Amino acid sequence: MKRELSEQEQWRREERLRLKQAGINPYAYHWDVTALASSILSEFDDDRHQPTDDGATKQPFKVSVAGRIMSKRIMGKASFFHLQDSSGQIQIYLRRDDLPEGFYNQIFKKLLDIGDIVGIEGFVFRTKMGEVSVHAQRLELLTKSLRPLPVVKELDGRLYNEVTDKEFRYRQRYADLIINPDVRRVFRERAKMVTAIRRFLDDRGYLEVETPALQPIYGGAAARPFTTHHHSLDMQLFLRIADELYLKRLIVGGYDGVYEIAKDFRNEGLSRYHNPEFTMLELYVAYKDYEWMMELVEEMIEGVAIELHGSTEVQFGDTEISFKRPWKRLSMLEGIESVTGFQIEGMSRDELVDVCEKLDLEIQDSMGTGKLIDEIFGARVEPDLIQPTFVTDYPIELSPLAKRHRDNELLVERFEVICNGKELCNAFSELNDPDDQRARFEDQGRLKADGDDEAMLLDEDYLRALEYGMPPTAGMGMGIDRLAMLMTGQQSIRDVILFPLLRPESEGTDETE
RNA sequence: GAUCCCGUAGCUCAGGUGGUAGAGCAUCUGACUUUUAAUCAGAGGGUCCUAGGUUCGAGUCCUAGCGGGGUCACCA
Repeated sequence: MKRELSEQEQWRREERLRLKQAGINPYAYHWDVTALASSILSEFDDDRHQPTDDGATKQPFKVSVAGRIMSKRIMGKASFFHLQDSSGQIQIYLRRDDLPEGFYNQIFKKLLDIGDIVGIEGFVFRTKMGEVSVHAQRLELLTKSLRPLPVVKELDGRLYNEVTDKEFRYRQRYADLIINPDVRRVFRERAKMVTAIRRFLDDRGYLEVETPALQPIYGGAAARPFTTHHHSLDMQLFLRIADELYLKRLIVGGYDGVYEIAKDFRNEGLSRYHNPEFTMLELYVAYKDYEWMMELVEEMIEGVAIELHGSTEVQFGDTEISFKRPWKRLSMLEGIESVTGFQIEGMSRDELVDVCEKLDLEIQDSMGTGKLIDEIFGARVEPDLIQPTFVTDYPIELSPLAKRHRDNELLVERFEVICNGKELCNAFSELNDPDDQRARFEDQGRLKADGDDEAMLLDEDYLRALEYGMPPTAGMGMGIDRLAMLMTGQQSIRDVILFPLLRPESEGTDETE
């Protein structure tokens, strides 16, 4: 089944044929690049490089560049176009008489288009209009583009015919990246951010490890998993929802600090803040507790902000977020009291239900005291926490893997970092008493039996590991995508994931070639 | 899952109360040897998301569906 080609696509195929007939391979093998657009712009020096009227130069600035033709301005026997490479754009100046006989009129003007990838050799100069450009002495087609590229024009920083169709941008990210420099910036910054985090952790001697993504028992978070099947073992497997239980096995094994930056998979709805596969950093450090972990997290994220922005202050939409240490700390119960006025510590379930009703919150019969407290906090307190804030000391029912609070047995030693009203980080002093852990798993089992499909499974092997003895340990998980949103100023998680999940395209459109 | 908005040329979009489609850019032909949203003259290009329905007649109205976006729910 063939898609019908548009007029422009037919033209481009025709041009490709004519190029072949002229002895030009529309898919060349290589090109030696000696300069990037951005380096040419920064290194050009008018005094040394600019030719005088008679063509002489103190020191010719010869370059060989390669990239995509992004515009074309033909003016008779001379032309200008912009070439885009990985670093940006540079203008190319082309004259008929500088090129082999017939090349300019027959090949360049007729058979090359916006979107084609070419190699250019020439010298750098500044035009009358003041733009640093490459005066081409040789031009070679490297790849013919058969599909017309949306043409985005720009004047004084304003974009014209900008492609705003999100569906186009997400489905054809390759085209989005070509035409939208800001998208390229976002993913560069994301990579830089991850590199900075990795270096921070490596410098402290923590070991980067890899743990299974295919797990016979999923664990480490409360979420619905994706299920799959291994044929030769005839075994049901789950895609991991977290790395936690494997990483803590490694602390049992004797490493002092381990971390993993990996994809987790959760079978949940999609939103600006949720993609079914997302990237998580998890870190576990022996002999430490959650207080210590708070300091590490602030230091790490403050460092990332400085590395990316040269400042602890980061603009996000209309608000400025300050990652400057130390961050505000607020216990969950304090937060609820200060916002709602209710002092809920020690309240029975019925009393909490009463509070929820007074606060006009929707609740379900299945919610226990922990869930009710979480509901109040999530609805009334969390959305207003814009600046990064450590929310500490959660109800024990919500945290089956966290250690009981040293001063209050109804709570656990746990914190979340809330920033811009969203969870960014979750951490605790890790529960390492295998009997307590078993009891917590069993509580989860009861929730599961009552229909909570996010309750955790009992993991016997993990309990076996704890029985060997796990040192006191601080653990932390951080959503890399959400941090990337904050650090790059994106309002949707889809704008920091190169290929976000979308429904398949309907039949008959496009990819059925 | 609920609800609202959107889906017209390769791209961005316009098409009051229904009369089988327009602009700019891109494309094609021509002019132009320092232009830059290049300019000038001419030309071609559309299953108006899909399927039904109402109507003499539907891009426009109705129903259902598909896809995208927003909000809510879900999501420790």
